[in-house]
Amino acid sequence: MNRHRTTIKDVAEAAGVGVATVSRVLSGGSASPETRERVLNVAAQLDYRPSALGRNLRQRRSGGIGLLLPDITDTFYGRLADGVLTCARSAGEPVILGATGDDPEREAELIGTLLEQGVDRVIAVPSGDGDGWAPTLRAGLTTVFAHRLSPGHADIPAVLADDRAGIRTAVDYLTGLGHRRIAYLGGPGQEQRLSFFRQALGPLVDEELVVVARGSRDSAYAAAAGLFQHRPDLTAVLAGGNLLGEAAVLAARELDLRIPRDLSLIMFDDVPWAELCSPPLTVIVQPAQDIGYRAAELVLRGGTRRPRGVLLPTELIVRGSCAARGTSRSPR
Amino acid sequence: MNRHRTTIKDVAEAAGVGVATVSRVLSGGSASPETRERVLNVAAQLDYRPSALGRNLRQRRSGGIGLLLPDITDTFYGRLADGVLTCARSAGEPVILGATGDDPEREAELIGTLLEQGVDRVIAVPSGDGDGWAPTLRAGLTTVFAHRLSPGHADIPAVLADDRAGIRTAVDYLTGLGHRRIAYLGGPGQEQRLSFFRQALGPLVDEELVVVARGSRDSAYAAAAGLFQHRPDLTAVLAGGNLLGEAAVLAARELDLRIPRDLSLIMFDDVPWAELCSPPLTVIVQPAQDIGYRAAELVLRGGTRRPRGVLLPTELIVRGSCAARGTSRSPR
DNA sequence: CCCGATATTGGATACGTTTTCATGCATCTC
DNA sequence: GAGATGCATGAAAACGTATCCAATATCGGG
Repeated sequence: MNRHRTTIKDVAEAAGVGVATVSRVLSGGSASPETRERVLNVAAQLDYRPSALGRNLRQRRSGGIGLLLPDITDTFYGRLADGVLTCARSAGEPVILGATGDDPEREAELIGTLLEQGVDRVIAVPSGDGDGWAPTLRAGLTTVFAHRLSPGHADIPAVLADDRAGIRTAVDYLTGLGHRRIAYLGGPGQEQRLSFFRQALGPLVDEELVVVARGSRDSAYAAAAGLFQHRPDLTAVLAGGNLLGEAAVLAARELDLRIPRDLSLIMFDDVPWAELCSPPLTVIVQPAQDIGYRAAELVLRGGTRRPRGVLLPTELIVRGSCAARGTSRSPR
Repeated sequence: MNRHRTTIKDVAEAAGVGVATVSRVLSGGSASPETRERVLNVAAQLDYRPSALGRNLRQRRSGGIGLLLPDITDTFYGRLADGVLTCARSAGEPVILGATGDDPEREAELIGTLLEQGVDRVIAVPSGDGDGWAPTLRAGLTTVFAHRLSPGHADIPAVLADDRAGIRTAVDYLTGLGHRRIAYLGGPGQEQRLSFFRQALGPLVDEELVVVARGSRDSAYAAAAGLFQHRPDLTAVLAGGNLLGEAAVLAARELDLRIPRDLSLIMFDDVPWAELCSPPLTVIVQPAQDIGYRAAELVLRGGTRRPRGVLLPTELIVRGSCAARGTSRSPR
């Protein structure tokens, strides 16, 4: 028995050529048709697979692309990851996954691991205020942001959903239904969205109705419950993510607020259960999978600095969680 | 400016020692206290990070652990992945993620990529009948199965939820409520569960009420709808996964079957929306995250062949999706 | 005080690949 | 026909690390 992965040297020997020639043939370099065929045959027969280890060391970079997400448990990020995987697979590139928990420190740590591994391409949903990214970029790795962009780094290509339009149509829809006191329930890293919200709401904006939770479910629930208790006069809420939406539904139920009679709800991100909920939730669809796929495309193209980013359309799907305000809220 | 990652050689030079010594110090070998400190200082000052590329090539294996899941979009697998990530992070090991789509061919392809990368440790939810795993194991990589085991490979350690007990309590609960015609709605790779189901049901088993869907949502829905239409006499259904449960709820709603009045439903796997559903779903909890974490532990320990596997407890959470059968089903 | 044992150290090698460079050969140009 | 040009090819040099091995220094016992 042979405890020995077949190497390029074996192939060269068996084919009666030099290793350089084998390497060239296998990576599409120039070679005479006859030698090419011979090498290819021998390689196939020996079931030779070039070792990424050797190649990586030589080129001082491991192939593969790093994927940094706040929370792989969140279906939105799950779908985003799926998009990345799909694209990466078609390029034969492995994907290294890391969960940042929206914590810049953990994010930095993960980036460190990636660099150590020689990964030089990264797709990330940046957490924190983005200070941590400066050294990373200086280290020379191709970065694409997804879903969010980092305040300080407008120069990095980003793939985003058109939140501005999404929020605008959602807010218009709600005001059209007569709502005036509309709350926004946000998560970490949504400064962008907050400003869009304020912008869309115009003079109606009430800063007390804009709350942000940290990443966890508990935090989201606490924020929602606190909001509903503190301001019983609000009539509609826009939840900036499926976790927040979930929390809002839960909190509303707990406080005996009926949706949509007492409270209208629009949630960012269409998830399967939005339809199963009662009432079915009106949502702003974000093309999570596409975001991931496009980001992967961008990061794979890499070299060309051209594409400053991509903006993907959002869509409002009206289901049953919003009602006209005429139906007055039941007194406590 | 210096376009040059600092290498072990730089450190050695700056510390006035040989590279071998630096390597030893950094990997915990023996060295005199004074040199150790000096090297450590210099390394810290130069911000030296050993390149995984060089190390990997030298040891002919890349660190890192491969994670092969059917579908990262499925929250269950999302949570499982989260468990793996948590454990891997504490060990400083990167995780390479691949989505098999429950397709043995894609699975084999992904394994190929992993081998090429020098990955020698893999956690997988095996798809297909497991034939594809024979060559993989011969290639000498440490494998741990999670969530399912592969029919042909009882020798590979596996981390499983105690499906047998879970199904038994669920079935007992349903029969206790008076149900006699109980269906099982399964997904791919659930032969094990099917036999547990038959076993738990005993003489009541009706093969026509046992259907399996492929992995996709559409397939799940089709299977559920087909089952409900074809056998309107069934009174309870056990869904073998949250995707199947979702499909069951959807199909029931579409066919105007009220849960739980017309149809009792128990779903495998507790997901956040189970509580938001109306009625809230009675579920069998599987510790998805733990499964991942334990699997990672096992694969990291690696060498010791000792642990044949782990069986984690399941739990029945009773909510509102099951009713006693006395309430006769409304005539069509 | 000397010898053997032990601890510490650095030089050299190998890991498998890509890429540079020089060589040989054939074809082309004037 | 001689020089120039191009192509296919293989030898060799990296890439950054871990480890083998020999050499040196330190120590204890006799």
